[in-house]
Amino acid sequence: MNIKSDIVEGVKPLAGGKRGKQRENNRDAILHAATRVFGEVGFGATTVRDIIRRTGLATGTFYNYFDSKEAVFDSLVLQVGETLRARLREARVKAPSFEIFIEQSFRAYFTYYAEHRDVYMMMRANQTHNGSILGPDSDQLQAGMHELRTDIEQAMRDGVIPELDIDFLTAAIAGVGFSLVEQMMLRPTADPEPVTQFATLLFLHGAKFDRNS
Amino acid sequence: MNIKSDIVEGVKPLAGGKRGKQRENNRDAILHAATRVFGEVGFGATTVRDIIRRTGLATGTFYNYFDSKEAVFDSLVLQVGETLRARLREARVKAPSFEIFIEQSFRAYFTYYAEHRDVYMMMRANQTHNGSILGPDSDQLQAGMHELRTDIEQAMRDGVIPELDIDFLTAAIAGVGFSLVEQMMLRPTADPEPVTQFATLLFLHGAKFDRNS
Amino acid sequence: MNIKSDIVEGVKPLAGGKRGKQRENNRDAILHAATRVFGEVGFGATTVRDIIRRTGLATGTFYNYFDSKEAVFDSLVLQVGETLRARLREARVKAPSFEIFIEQSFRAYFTYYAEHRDVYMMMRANQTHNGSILGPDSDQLQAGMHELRTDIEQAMRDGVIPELDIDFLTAAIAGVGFSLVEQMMLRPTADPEPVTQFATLLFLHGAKFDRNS
Amino acid sequence: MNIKSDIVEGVKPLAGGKRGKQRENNRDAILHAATRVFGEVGFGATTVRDIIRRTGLATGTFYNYFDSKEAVFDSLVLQVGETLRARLREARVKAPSFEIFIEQSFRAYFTYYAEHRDVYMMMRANQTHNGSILGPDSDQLQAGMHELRTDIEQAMRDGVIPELDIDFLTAAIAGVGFSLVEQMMLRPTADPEPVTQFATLLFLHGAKFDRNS
DNA sequence: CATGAATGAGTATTCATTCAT
DNA sequence: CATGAATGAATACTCATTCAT
Repeated sequence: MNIKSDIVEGVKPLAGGKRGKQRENNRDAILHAATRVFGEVGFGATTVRDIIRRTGLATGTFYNYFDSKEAVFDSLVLQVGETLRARLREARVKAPSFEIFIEQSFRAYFTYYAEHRDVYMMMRANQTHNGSILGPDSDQLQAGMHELRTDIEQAMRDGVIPELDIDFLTAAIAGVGFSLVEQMMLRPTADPEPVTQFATLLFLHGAKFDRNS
Repeated sequence: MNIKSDIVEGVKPLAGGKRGKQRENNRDAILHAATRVFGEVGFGATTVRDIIRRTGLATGTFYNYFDSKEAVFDSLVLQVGETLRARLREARVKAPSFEIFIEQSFRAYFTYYAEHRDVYMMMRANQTHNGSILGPDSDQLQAGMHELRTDIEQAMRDGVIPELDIDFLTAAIAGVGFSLVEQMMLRPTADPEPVTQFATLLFLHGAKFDRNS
Repeated sequence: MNIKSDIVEGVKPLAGGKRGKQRENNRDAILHAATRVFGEVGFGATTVRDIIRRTGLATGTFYNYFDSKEAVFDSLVLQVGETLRARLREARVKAPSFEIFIEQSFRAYFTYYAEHRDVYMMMRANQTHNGSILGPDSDQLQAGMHELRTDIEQAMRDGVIPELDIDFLTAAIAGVGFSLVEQMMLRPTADPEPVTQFATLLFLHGAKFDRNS
Repeated sequence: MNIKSDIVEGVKPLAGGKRGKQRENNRDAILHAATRVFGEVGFGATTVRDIIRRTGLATGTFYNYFDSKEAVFDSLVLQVGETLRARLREARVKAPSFEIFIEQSFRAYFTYYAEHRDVYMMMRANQTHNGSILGPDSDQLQAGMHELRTDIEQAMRDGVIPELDIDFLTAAIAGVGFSLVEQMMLRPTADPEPVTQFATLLFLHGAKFDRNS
């Protein structure tokens, strides 16, 4: 993977723009470049110079926007985590039945990544880096899992699903979601629908389900 | 996590023992120490000195057994992958039905990790490091997935399960497996049975299954 | 020592005041802030941002008044050196005897620092930084030493003191002066009299002098 | 001052020496080079590369012997401080009178630096760097001053010198010592005797003393 | 084979200074 | 003049790997 030869995305002097606008541009350029570098080589192997090189900015400029390499990463993960969780909350909040609750959740999740392949690549490559949204110990994942769990508990109390082990069920849903995004991404066009349908039917009827049922 | 203060596990001088035996000892000591260090801090953050320090050997000795840090890691992953795949093959080969095939597979998988917590910690901490058995691109995972897939295809051809998307199903099984090991490990004693039952029922009947059915 | 949290001393916008007055204000604010920062952390560890932060001005403004960090330092040292030498000259010029000459010199020196603790702190912390008034190679010190030396030579020619090694005597006077300011500053209130008396008697009679003699 | 073009002093491979011997050589080479670089440009401006370049060793080798730039400096200062204090103690311990006590102290002090010009250069250039033997806050200086002070107190109790301000007297002796080393070093050959005589007479009789008295 | 000192390329971060606004 | 974002050279320190003993 040749990082060095990549095309510059930042805008440097841009003499003529407003100050504030330039600041936004640079910050975004750094975040964007970072997303991609982290996705390509992982947090550990990423150097600040890799990131900044893609923006066309100077080394020092990086530190005008972020305190450290860790800080950009955290910022990225936080943003992704909150966006994704917001989408999931929204998707679930109006679900009239457990079936639809499950379906809407998977759809929101798959759709988000289908729309942000670079973010997915980054998350996938950094599942286990401390703080990653998908790493088992990250705050964002904990929060997302907790929200999911709460909703499932409610469904159990309402009697719409049997009283299963709540931790196992929550974990299984997350596990299936994660493994199916990968499959979705492997296809020529990332279409959320097939995986959404598959995951939903799996959780409702198991692998022995019949498409026509 | 204080790496430095750990107890030495290797056998140092012992000059005078049978050479061949000594070689095995040192090689194993390195592999063992590496498993744990990789599990504690991840491949990227692991230094060769961290590993060798735990063996009581000298730095240079490391390179008498392995070409590089990468090489120990690959060796470890290869060994784990092959062991695990062998167990899975064995578990499945005599399955008389799809139900039992699924159950036996999960049981073998969960049992292996229940017996090798340190290996699991290492795998979990390095899912995405290039070459990891669990990373989506690793040879071992590819091989394991392929074997699973082949068996599922057979089941479909035999009509024991509906004609679902084979890639999706394979991925879902792996995803659930992985997410449930984590749950198993979180419990005071790592018992493969509860998770095996849960996963099996999930794949046979979905989340709406009834324990008594 | 927390530099960052210090109170701002400069006058910032005040746009609309007389320009010339503002210029003076800013320049003085920078000099004042610099004196204190140099005294607290030393020239080497002082950053231009440390200085400017205390003035409430913007980074770039610093360079409207001084060419470099070195330049403020030199400016400060020059100012201190000239003030101090002027005081010393004044003190000596009317000395009717060697006794009084010595006493007046010490008094002027000690009094100056007693009145400008921040300046002393700065000098003390930067004795050896190139250019410091107190560093052995600085122009200001050279000049001060030369003036002292000239007066002592005169005293020798006049026969009021024995023909001692003139360099040694000059150096000794300076050395005692410097080491006694430190003592003066260590006391709760910086009183020039006790050290002046001590230094004077030492040079007139040696350590075996009797206070009542 | 051109640091870069300096002659290499370290011995690199020296294949054929004993291991331990080589270790000593390298450590000493680093200490020696550091003494000189610190003396030439001061601690702050000294870079580890400046030091290591003079030894002919590799960058990393520095860190096999010292933890940091600070550590070499501290090590140097500690060694100088202890050596110097030991010499001073030895010089004083057998002094039969205050006159001889003073004379012996000065002689020991001046002699030490006359014999170690590079050490003096380093001390002089780093008087105020934290930890310096000569910096007012350093442990070594504190210790040296304390020892001197204790002996002077004894002399006062014994009635050999008048009851002067002990802090002032101690400081004055140190100040004269320091300013006279500088004078000694400025002469073509660093001869401890003239300055010793001068300093002794000054403290015994003041500047008005008569050489023949 | 074992040892462990030596190597030196590689990286995050700082900071004096510039310059467009 | 004031502003403060941009610049990029510079530096301490790490660590995988080598190799003389």
